[in-house]
Parts: sequence; C-alpha cells; structure tokens
Amino acid sequence: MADANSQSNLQPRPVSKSMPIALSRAREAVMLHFRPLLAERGYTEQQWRVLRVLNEQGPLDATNLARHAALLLPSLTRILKVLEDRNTISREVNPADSRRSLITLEQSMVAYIDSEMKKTEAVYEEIINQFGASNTAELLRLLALLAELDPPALSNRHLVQP
Amino acid sequence: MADANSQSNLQPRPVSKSMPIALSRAREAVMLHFRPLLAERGYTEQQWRVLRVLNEQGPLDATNLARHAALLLPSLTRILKVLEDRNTISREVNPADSRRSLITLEQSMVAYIDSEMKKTEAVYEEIINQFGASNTAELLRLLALLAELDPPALSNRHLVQP
DNA sequence: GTGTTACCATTAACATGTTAATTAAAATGG
DNA sequence: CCATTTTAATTAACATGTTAATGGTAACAC
Repeated sequence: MADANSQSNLQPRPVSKSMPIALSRAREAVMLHFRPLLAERGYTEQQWRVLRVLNEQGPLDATNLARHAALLLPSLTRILKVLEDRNTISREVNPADSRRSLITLEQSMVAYIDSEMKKTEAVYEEIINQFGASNTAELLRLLALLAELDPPALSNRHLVQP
Repeated sequence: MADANSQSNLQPRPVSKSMPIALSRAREAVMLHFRPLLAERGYTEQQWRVLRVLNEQGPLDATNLARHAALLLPSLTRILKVLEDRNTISREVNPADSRRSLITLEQSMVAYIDSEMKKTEAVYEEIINQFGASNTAELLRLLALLAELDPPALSNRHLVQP
C-alpha cells in the first residue's frame, strides 16, 4: 500500500485549491479593510456600490445598474427601496418604455460620495502597499479574464420538450 | 477646461477596478459552471463545502470546520442543523471540553462525495482549459497571498475606555 | 388586430452573510 | 476557592444571494 489516503489514484481537489473558496477568502480579507469605512457611512457594501455606480455612470435603469454593481435584480429591488426611503436616489418611469425605470442619484449625494471615495482610495493605497502594485494589476487582469469565461454548455437543463 | 469629468484632479477608483467587485464577478463566473452539479445533488454550495471539508479533514469542531470551509459560525450553525436533519453528519460533545462539539461525516456519505468530486474535477478541467493552467496557478497564488493580508490597523473601533 | 413570445421589474421563499447579544463552559488571577 | 475574563457555539435581527413565479409592458408573427 503506497498511501493510506490513495482512494482511487485520483485525489479529489483539496478545498485549499477550490477557486470559489479562494475567491471568497480573498474577498473577505479585502473587505476587512473597507468595512470600517462602510460602518461610518451607515451604508452596506452593496448599497454603497449602487451609489458609486450611479455617481460614475449617471442615471440608469435597474437592469444596467445591477450589471454595473454586480448585483442580482431581486437584491437591487430591495436596495433601491431602502435608498429611496433615505432620499439618496429617485426613480421615474421611462416614458418611452414603461417597463423600464430610470434611477437617479440625488444631487446632494454627489459631493459626499466624492469625498468618501478619497478615504476609500487611501485604504486601497495601504492594501497595494502590502500586496504590491504589480500583484494588484496582475490579479485584476486575471479576475477580469476569468469573469469572461464562456458560460457552461447548459447541458440537460430540464429536458423540456418543445 | 481639460475635461468635463475632472472633478478634483484625482479621479475616484472606477467600479471596474474595485477589488471586491472583481472578486465577486469572477466567483460568479466560476459558480455558473458548478451550480448545475450542486442542483443535481440537492445541496447548496456552502452545504457541499462543509461535506467536502469533513471528508478531507475528518471530524472537526465547529470553529475549525468554519475556518476550513470559509464560513462564519452563525452560517455554519444553520447549515449543520440542516445536514444533521438529513443524516449526512452527526454531532457529539467533546468530553474534554463540553463547549466544543465534534462533527463527523456519516460513513454512508464518503463514497458518494468521492464519486461526485470526480464530476467537479471534470468541470475544473473545462474551466482550466479555457482559462489556462498557468493563469489558474497564478491566480490561486495571488488569491492565497491576498487572503493573508494583515488585518486593518483597527483604528478607533469604539473608543472604549478600559 | 390578436395571440404569442420576450422582456423588465417585482415578489416570494428559503439560504447565507453580517453584526451584536446571549448562554454555557473553560481558563485565569488573585 | 472565587471572581473575572476568555472562549465555543448559538440565537437574533436585518441585509443580501439565489431560484422560481408573477404582473405588466413591449415586440413579433401571423
């Protein structure tokens, strides 16, 4: 017996090499640095993302806002409800297509977001200081590439007969 | 005026270069490939992770199980409740320290997990095929490095006077 | 036109993420 | 010993993730 652990010649991928878990862990390590800022502001990570996107892109409909903020529409629906109640955004229906709404950042938020983003940038500097500028650039490159993976071949999704 | 968008000489970091968002997007792209497998099995991603860790590491207490599976303890508590009801794990208290429990994978699950992990490995092959073996190795290296970032300097957490 | 299909957004239901509070048991320090 | 402080795990409360279903509107095909 070569090894008490050799169950089938092929070892299953250890958890330590799981890509989703590695991505989660890395994200968590980064978020530890940003959470204090978010707590000060009184916005969650995802709420703040929505504000950043609107500040950066201008008014958007929900679908595109979700795309830019990397959120699913049901999450965005709930977030928009909260942000609207706090008067940080407003909504109107697109007259050309009444399915679509147009979400706009309140003018009063623009200066605040810009000023908070400077704190965010300072945290980034700390992180990049430790992690290295070239590591950071390389990581962002690889992540963007990975995000563009072809979606799976959608095998036998449900075998619905047309 | 050089540029209608130059609000303060320093542009805030665009959402496209946000590390947490980039990590989320990449994770989502990868998960798209694994979700069909999880759906077949009838386990969620996190439930399956717990089973994998137990299969790989043997019995563990909740704290270490959470660490290996990259879950927070409150999430793990709920997951263990479900898995115990489904008879895929069992729990006993550690007699040497009755705060601690010992969580064990049911023997009947071992063969099943091993066989399912072969399907997982096949999906990995597809992904690595597209993404490239060296990109994969480099990405995992960078992610592990990033996960080891020093935690933030824990500035003025609450200003508790001792 | 009318029926069908596709699309946008919301809702529903359940699982997990996140922070804080709580309980019980162990370690620690007089 | 006893009081205090840590630690392990759970619970609570709210936000988001995830999938499926729903309601309304628009585009399409006859």
